[in-house]
Amino acid sequence: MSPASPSATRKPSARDRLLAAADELFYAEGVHTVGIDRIIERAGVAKASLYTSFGSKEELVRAYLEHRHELRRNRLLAGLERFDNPRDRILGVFDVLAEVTAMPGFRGCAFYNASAESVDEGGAVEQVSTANRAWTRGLFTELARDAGVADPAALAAQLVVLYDGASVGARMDRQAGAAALARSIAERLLDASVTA
Amino acid sequence: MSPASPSATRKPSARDRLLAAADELFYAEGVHTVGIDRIIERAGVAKASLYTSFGSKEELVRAYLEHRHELRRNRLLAGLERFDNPRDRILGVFDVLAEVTAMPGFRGCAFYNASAESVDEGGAVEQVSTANRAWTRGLFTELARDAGVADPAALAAQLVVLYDGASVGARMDRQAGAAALARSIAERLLDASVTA
DNA sequence: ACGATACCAGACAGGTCTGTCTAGTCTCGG
DNA sequence: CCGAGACTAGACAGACCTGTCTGGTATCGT
Repeated sequence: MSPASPSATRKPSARDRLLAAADELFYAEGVHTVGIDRIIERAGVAKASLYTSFGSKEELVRAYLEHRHELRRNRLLAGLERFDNPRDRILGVFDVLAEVTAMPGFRGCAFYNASAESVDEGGAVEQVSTANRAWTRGLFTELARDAGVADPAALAAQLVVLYDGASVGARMDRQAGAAALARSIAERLLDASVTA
Repeated sequence: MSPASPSATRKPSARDRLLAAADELFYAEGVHTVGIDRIIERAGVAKASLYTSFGSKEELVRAYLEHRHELRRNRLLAGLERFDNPRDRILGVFDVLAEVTAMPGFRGCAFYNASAESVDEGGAVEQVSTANRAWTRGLFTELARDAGVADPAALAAQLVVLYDGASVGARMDRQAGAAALARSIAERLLDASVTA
C-alpha cells in the first residue's frame, strides 16, 4: 500500500535509485555539469522512468535538494541529542559541521552550490534553499531561546554568519579547521550574550 | 608599443570589450550557463577575435576572475585609505563589504560561484580563487599585525570566517545586513585580541 | 603607397543537452 | 491465466555548445 517504503529486501525502486544517483553526481560535480544520461546510467534506469517519476530535470534537482535538506536536518538533530544543555547544543551544531566538512567527499553547501549555478530567480533551487536556510536560522533561534539569551533572533543571525563562513572556508581552503574556528567564536558570542 | 593601455579616446579593443562582456554575463548568470555566442554578441566582436585573444573559454574565465580579483583589491585598498588607524582599517574591510553586498547586481562571491560550477581540480578557476583567498587572508594578517595583535594569523583566520559568512548571507538571504553583523562580531574579536 | 595587423561576419563540424516516443519485458494481484 | 503497472532499451528531434576556418574590411606605421 505504501510505495514510499517497500520494507522489502528487494532492489530499490527506479525512483530511489535515480535519487541516489542524482545525489552523488549533482553534489560531486554540480547540477549543470551532470546530464540526464549520466544519472540514468549510474542508476541503471531507463530515461523514460526518470521522466515519469520526476517530470523534468528541474524537478529532479528539487527532489535532490529536498533530500539533502532532510538528511541534513536528521544528522543535525541526531548529533545534538548527545548534549543535555542548550549551550552545548548550540556549540554542537558546529561540532556536527566540523564532522561533515571533514568527510572525504565534502564539497561545500549543496544549496549554495546549486544556487550559484541557478539562473532563474524563484525556481526550485531558490525555493528549497530558502526553506533550508530558514530552518537553520529557526534552529539557532530556538536553541538560543532555550539557553535564556536575551535576544535569541539576534544571536541566531550571528551564528548563521559563523556557520556560513565555516562552510565556505572548509570548501574553498580544503581544510576543515574553519568549523572549529567558528565554534570558538560562537562560544565567545554565547558568553557575551548570557552575561549581558 | 604597449597594447595594454591605448591611452586613446577611441573605442576599446576587442579584448577589452570581450572582458567587459564576460565580466557582466559570467557574474550575473554563471560561467557555465553563458555561452561564447552570448559574449561575443554583447561585446560586438567576432568569434575569431575571442579565440585569438584568449585561446579558449577557460582562459577567458581565468581572465574574468583575474580581472575581478584586481577590481576587488583596488576597491578594498582604496576604501581602506579613509581610515587612519589599523583597527578601523580592519573593520573598514567589512564596511567595504557592506557597500559591495548592497549594490544592485550583487550575486555573491564571483570566485566561490565559479568554483561551485567548476569540475576539474587544479583548473584556472581554482588557481585564481586560491590566489584571491590568499590575498584576503594576507591583508587581514597584515592589518592585524599593524594593530599590534598578539597572534595576527589567528585573528586573520577568524576574520576570514566572518567575511565569508557575510558574503554568503548577503547572497542567499538577499539582504545586506550580514556584513554589518560580521563587522560587529569582528569588533568584539578585535577588542578581545588587543586586551589579551 | 603598401604590407602587416587587427578585426568582423558567419558557415561549419562534431559533440552534448533535454525531452519524447516506440516497442518490448517483467512481475504480481485476482 | 490475464491484464495492469512498472520498467528497460534506445532511436529520435531540436536546440545549444565549443572551437575552426574562410573571406573580406579597416586602420596603422613606415
